[in-house]
Amino acid sequence: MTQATSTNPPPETDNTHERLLHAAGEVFAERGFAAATIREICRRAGANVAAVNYHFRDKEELYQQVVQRSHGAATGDLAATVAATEHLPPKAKLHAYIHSFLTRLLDTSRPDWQARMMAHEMTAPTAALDVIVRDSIRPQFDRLQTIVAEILKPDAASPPSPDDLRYLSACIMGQILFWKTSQAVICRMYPDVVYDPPHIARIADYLTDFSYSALLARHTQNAIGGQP
Amino acid sequence: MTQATSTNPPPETDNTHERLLHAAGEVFAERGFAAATIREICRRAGANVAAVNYHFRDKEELYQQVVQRSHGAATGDLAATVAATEHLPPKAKLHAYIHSFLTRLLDTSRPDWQARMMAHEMTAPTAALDVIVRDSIRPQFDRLQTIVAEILKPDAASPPSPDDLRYLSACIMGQILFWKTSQAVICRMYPDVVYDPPHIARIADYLTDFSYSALLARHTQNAIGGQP
DNA sequence: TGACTTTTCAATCACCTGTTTTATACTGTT
DNA sequence: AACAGTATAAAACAGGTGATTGAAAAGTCA
Repeated sequence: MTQATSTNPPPETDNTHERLLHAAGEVFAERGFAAATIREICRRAGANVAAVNYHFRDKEELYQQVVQRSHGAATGDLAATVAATEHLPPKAKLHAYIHSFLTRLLDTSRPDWQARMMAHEMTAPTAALDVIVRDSIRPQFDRLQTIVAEILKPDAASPPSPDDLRYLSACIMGQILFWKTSQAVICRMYPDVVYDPPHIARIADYLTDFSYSALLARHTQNAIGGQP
Repeated sequence: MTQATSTNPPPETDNTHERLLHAAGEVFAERGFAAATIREICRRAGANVAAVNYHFRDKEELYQQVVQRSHGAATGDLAATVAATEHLPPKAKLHAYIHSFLTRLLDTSRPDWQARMMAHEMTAPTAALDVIVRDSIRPQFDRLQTIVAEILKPDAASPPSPDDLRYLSACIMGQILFWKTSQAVICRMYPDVVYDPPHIARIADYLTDFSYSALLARHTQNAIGGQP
């Protein structure tokens, strides 16, 4: 590790516009919009302080563009995953979804602008959040609802209402996001927890079993009856 | 609603120290530590700008004290809930835990310093987070693990390992926190969602059924065998 | 070449930040 | 009455903020 702050191949391009976007992604992710300073962004980008106000109108505009850019990749990921898992049985589809999501969320070897900036957006939403929801979160959540609907499909007797689908999917989504949103707490409560691929896989297995069982129970419960 | 910003009985005490703590709680919750300004805190408290640096050493010290104070209440809530539900059957205990937690998290008529400040701590941890984890989060999570263990108890054949308890409890905790941590997104995706007591109760019902089914499935699965 | 546009840079602006200083009241004690 | 301790207030401080300026530099194309 020769470079501490950079998460990605450092762009040695002579394109200042590009270097600014990259540096801004890092700084905004680390500090949030308010605490990030134009001066630090320009310093990391090796540009003059005035560069941001020249290439982008102001700090706000730069932020918007960084957010939008960091989402193109995620959306592409979703499309690829959907295509690659369409032939799998429902439970495998759910597992693939969870594992892929968790990896994108937790894998420390990836640039995590999106996740960290979204965390900031969550506590202090800006106009960028509307774009994120439309282009990234909603498609992601819709995909999950599709998988849940497919798992519940055999139960033709009592098909899930749209509300059911939403709430059940929310239960699963919550379990996934938990490992990211509560990361700071988890690390303090259980210092032995590390987010390497094997452990991420283990979490994915737990979540899949837990959620799939809960979904299946909707059938057996209706068919057999409750339990003490 | 004559006062828009205040979430609690406005402290008209002549105790400046107290009024500062109250105002600081509001502002830190709204803006986070970095974006909050001493001037706004003092303005809301009706005090001079120098008051913070006189009564507390500096902004940091004020923040620490606000965090620590806002946690006494939460800890008390937990003890009361535990005592009040100790006689209930396991599923009811789980439901009470979830519903109480959700209410404290989402009910907008309550002061929500704790939840909002924790959200800020999550994205930008300070020394205060260690205190929060020790005094509030860990007891809360331990209580959940106790309930989960009780639900799994009948299954003497394959008792849950400590790891199992942790992961299963994490699944439930994630579902609960989701409704708070993703609040900004949920409101944008489903504008009809409102966090009034009836809806909170409905969410609690969903979560309880979902999680209880998943926990029960650990028995039946072991006893009967998997399903297609 | 020379005129033109695009990009970079240092200097500067007005503003806001947390903090300190100084001065002025208001206690309670001796 | 004189004193010490506490609390509040206004003003000022040093530093950092985003944004602007005008000129120099680099690039572009005739």
